[in-house]
Order: sequence, then C-alpha cells, then structure tokens
Amino acid sequence: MRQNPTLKKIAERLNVSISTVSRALKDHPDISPETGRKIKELAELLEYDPNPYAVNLRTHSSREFAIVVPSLSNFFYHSFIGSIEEEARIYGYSVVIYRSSNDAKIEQEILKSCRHKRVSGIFIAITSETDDMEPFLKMDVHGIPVIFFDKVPQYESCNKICVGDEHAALLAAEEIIRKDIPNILGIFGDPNMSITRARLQKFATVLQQNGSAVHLKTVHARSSAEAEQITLSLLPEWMDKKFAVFCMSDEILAGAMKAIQRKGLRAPADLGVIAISDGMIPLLFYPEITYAETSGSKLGKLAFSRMMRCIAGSSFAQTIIDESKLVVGGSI
Amino acid sequence: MRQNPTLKKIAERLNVSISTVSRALKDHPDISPETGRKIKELAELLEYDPNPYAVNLRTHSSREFAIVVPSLSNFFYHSFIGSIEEEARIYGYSVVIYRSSNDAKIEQEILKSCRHKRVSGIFIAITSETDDMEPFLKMDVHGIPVIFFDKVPQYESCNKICVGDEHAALLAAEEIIRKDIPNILGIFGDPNMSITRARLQKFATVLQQNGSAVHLKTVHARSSAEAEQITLSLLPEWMDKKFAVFCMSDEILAGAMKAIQRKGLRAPADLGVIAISDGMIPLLFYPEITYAETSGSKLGKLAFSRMMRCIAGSSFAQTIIDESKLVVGGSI
DNA sequence: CTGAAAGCGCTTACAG
DNA sequence: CTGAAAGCGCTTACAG
Repeated sequence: MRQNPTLKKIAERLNVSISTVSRALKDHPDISPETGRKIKELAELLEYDPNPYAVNLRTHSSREFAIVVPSLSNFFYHSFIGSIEEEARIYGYSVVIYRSSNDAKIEQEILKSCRHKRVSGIFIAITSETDDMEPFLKMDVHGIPVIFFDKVPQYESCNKICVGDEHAALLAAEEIIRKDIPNILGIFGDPNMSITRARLQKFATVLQQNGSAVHLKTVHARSSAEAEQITLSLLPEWMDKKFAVFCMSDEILAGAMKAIQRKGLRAPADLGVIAISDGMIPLLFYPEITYAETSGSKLGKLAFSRMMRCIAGSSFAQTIIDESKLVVGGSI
Repeated sequence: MRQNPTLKKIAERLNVSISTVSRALKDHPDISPETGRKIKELAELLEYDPNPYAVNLRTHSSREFAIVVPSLSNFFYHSFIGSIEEEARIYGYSVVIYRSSNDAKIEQEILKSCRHKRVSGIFIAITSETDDMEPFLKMDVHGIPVIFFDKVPQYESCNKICVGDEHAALLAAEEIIRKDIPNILGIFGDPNMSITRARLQKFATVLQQNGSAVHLKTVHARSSAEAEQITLSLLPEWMDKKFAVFCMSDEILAGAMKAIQRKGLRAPADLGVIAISDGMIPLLFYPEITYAETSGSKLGKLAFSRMMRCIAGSSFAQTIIDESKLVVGGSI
C-alpha cells in the first residue's frame, strides 16, 4: 500500500526544508527561480498533491461546496448542479452532492457533516418537512454561507434564489390567450405549497384580465396518478369544446398526458396542452409539449455568484427570482 | 464566527487531559465510569463532534464512500445511489456523489480527489471514453477498493457489478415469442458499447432459437434523436405487417416512441413495443410500455456487500451479474 | 485509571 | 532567499 508523496519526501530528496518546498509549490515570491523549478519538477514527477485534510486542519478552509437536494430525479436539479459544478471548477472549488431524500432528519445529518467538514458554502433545496431554521442559522454563526434555491424557507433574512413562478404562469397564460382558447382546465399541485399558490394565482389573474370571457376550471392533484385520475374523469365533458389543459408541473403533466393518451386524444387537434416544466418530459411526446421553462442552469449561475459574494463578505440577505422562458412545442 | 468545540476545550473545562477526553468519548475501557459520564455529558452539551480532518490526518481513514456516475438523469443510478446510501448509513459511512458528466478528464480529477481524500471506497460507473485502467489500479495500490457498476471496463481482474444484459434481452425476446409476433425491429445503441453487443447478441439468439421463422431487423442509434429518425424512416415499410419494436434502452425508447406517436400509431393495436428500461419512461405512456427492468437498488445492495468484503480484506476480484425482471405494461 | 508526548501533513510568522 | 518552529485537532503507544 503506497503512500502519497508529501512535502517532507520532496524536501528530503532535494535537501531543502519543508517550508521551502511548500513555498515553491505555491509560487511564493521569496523562492529563487532555480530552487522553485527543481522542486516543481520533482513534485510533478511524483504527482504530488497536498493532503486536503492537512491543509484544511491548518487553514480551516476546504474549497468545497455542498449541494443538498431532496431528490435526484429532477431535471431542474441536474442542470442546477451542472452549472454550479462548472462555475466551481473555474474558481478551483470542488462540489459534493448530497441527497436528503426529502427527509428532514437526513437533511440535518448532512448539514451537520457539512459544518464539521467546514465546507466553503452550501446550496440547498430544503425538504418539504423542514421547518426549523436553527441549523441554518448555526451554519451562519460558523461562517458558512447558505444559499437556498428552488425549495426555500419562509424565513425572511436569508439568501434565496427561486424560479419565477408568477412569470412562468404568466407566459403560459399569455400563450393560451394568444391561441384564443376559451376553455381551460388548469391542473395544479398541492394547494398547501407556496409554489402552487403563486402559480395558480397568477395564472388565473392573467386569464381574467384578458377581458374576453374565458372559462377556467382549476383542480388540484397531489401526485401523477391523481392528475391522471382527475383528467380522466373530466375529459369527457370537455371533449366537445375548444379547450386546453394547463399543467403546473412535470409530475402533473405526466399524469395528464397519460389520461389524454388513454382517451385517444391528440394535441393540438383535439385539445391544447401547455405546462410549466423543467424541460425533459415535454420532449417525450409528439408533438412536443409547449411549456414555460424553469431553468436550473441559469438559477445555478445566479446562486453561484451570490455565493461568491457571500464568501467575499457580503452579509446582506437577498431574494433573487429568475425569469422563465416559453419553449414552443406543437401541443397548443 | 464561533468555533466548533474541541477535545482541548472539554479537557480544560473538566481539568482532565485531552487523552482522557478522547478515550472517554470512544468508550475506552480504561476510563472510570464517573469521569466518562462527566465528559460525555459536557460533550453532549457542547455538541462536540470530532473534526473529521484531524481524525483523518491521524488515522488515514475517512469512513466515506464516493459514488461516481456519468450522469444524474437516470433512474437506475438514483435507485443505485439510494440503496448505497441506505446501507452506508447503517454501517456509519457517509456517501458523496460525484458526476463525471461522461467526461474522462473530469472523471480523472474526481478519482484523484478521492485518492487524496482517502475515501474508504469508490463505486463507479465509468464514462464511455474511459480507456485507461491505470488510475484505478493506482487506487488499489493506495488501498482504496473500487467497485465498478453498470458501466464497467473490459479489464478482467476488478470488481464489477452489472445488470444482466443477457437476461434482460432474454426476457424481452421471450415476451415477443409469447405474443407470437413474427416481425421485430430491434433498435440498439452504439455498437461499440459492450452493453449493446451483449443485449443484441442474446436477443437475436433467443429469437432465432425459437424455430419459427421470425424476421428480425436490427439497427443502431447513438442518441434519442437518431432513434427517432431511424424509426420514422423505417415505420412505413412495417406498418402493414404484424410487428413489434424492441428498444434496448430508455434513451432509444424515448426516440422511438416519438416517431411512433408522430405516425399516429398506437400500441398494442398497430404494433407491439417492448424495451429494456430503468423504469420511469415506460410509465409515461398509455398503455404503459412493457419492459425488462434493470433495477439499481438491488445492484446497489450487491455492490455494497462486495465493498464491505473488500474493506475486510478480500482481494479477490469478482464479477456479479444481477438478473432482470419483466414488468408487463400493455404495449405488446 | 490518567497524562505527557509524538506525530499525521501542512502553513506561516519569525528569524537569519 | 531559506529554515526552524509552532500549531491546526486528533489518536495512541508508552509510562506511571
């Protein structure tokens, strides 16, 4: 079992002190070019890399970010993670991903471990159970910035980066108006979620403001299966009208599409379909579903730059809302 | 910025030595019950937790597993990760997830960082570019076990845990035979991937052995879009026969289904559809697609127990194949 | 039963 | 320009 090379080994081989090696390797100006070159050559040869545990113990900094998400099965999070990783690489930080499984207890454990490992910062989408801000405030006391994204707490003074629920709902509603569709079945998620309230409220308002008498029926589904059931039971009474189905999320879209397929209906001939989505499910159908996209990668960029500002010392808490964009498929 | 409590702080407050505190906290038999109790009480109160960097520097062990996957957008990996996390928790290990983005260079960096962090072990699904075994052998030299899963190298003497490609292909072929379908369009992935060769070979063999003259046409697609294109161009000539489409993966299924929808065909009336899948895409359609499932969570359990055996000292390299199971939808 | 001491691998203020 | 020394927080063989 071979050991990794250390400063000491390099120092011994070159008959210099450990301090000198350490300095040479970080291009300290004091070191003579000659010595510096020799040391770096040998380090290269030996594939030296500092022991991160020793460095951290000494410097109290890990140059490592943690991303905590409730679940991995989510395109939105993938693109968020991807863009954080990309940015982090540029700044010389590494990224570790943790999954809370939407379990507040596991989330706590992860936070604790992040604290002990003195990560440089945490990006977190909280679980739906999370109601205690204390662990997060504790991170702050320890000087570890926390950026909440997507699923954020109610608590005011913290950094939050969210998708623009209102804006996405607005885009979808506008598209429906543009297509001049008079009847709309809006399928929304759990009415207790803030995201549901925001999307529903905006969606309804925009349609109403349009003046022309649109008929909007809204229903709530807590799961894909429920969305399927509801859609299935409602479709018969809508089939002879000109109408569209609006799905506020991918989960709901999946259920609704199953019901629509089951009834043998096809968009856009038999009905219009439009959704708010992270961008993968809509592409599985033909024609592709038109949707207002909530983009994780842009959110990631925003979150990252906020993080860097926190690390640089900004203690000012901020809520950033990212705007959505309409991706036109052929379903409406 | 508050500091985490240390052994020293506890020792000072209790007027004992650091050694005593350290021992008490790990229930060393030498410590008197009285002292032990006092120390543990204070530690509890102060929420003491050992600094993992110091521990590692001292002991050379991290009790942390790394999971490296090319991509996160994969149900199979989610369930694999989930089951590793579950097992690890039981044994007191933590798990960090890394994403190589299917980029061999990034994969190398991750491996290097795992080596320096002296993770206790690595579970890895390699990128499609990975061709150099050297970094993996190096892990071995450093005493870090590597368990390959799903995407594994050709290299013989290493630990591999794979889905049963042959078995999955067999199940799909048998279902086709059972349904008595004479014409089969088999859509496979990149012919250079071992997974493609294994699935194709078995699928073809089983169909041939069936005796009755089945007609199998096989094509290869490197992406979802390509699968769509190919399916689209071939469908016309098949439409007047009784036939089935077999998709060797989710990616291909997604493309093929788009073409099928585009042509206005519906399973099982107009054609049969069957796939090998991780289990999410088939559920988006109505009727649900029948598929041979490759289950990540069972693979995770197998990989984990192999890992524990490696840690316990087994140097015996082993290849484990997990069997598949048929999930019947209504598409064939 | 308890403590002093060495050492894991690094960084950095201090001295020369 | 270079080195000796202290110290980050822990563990553990050694001594008592």
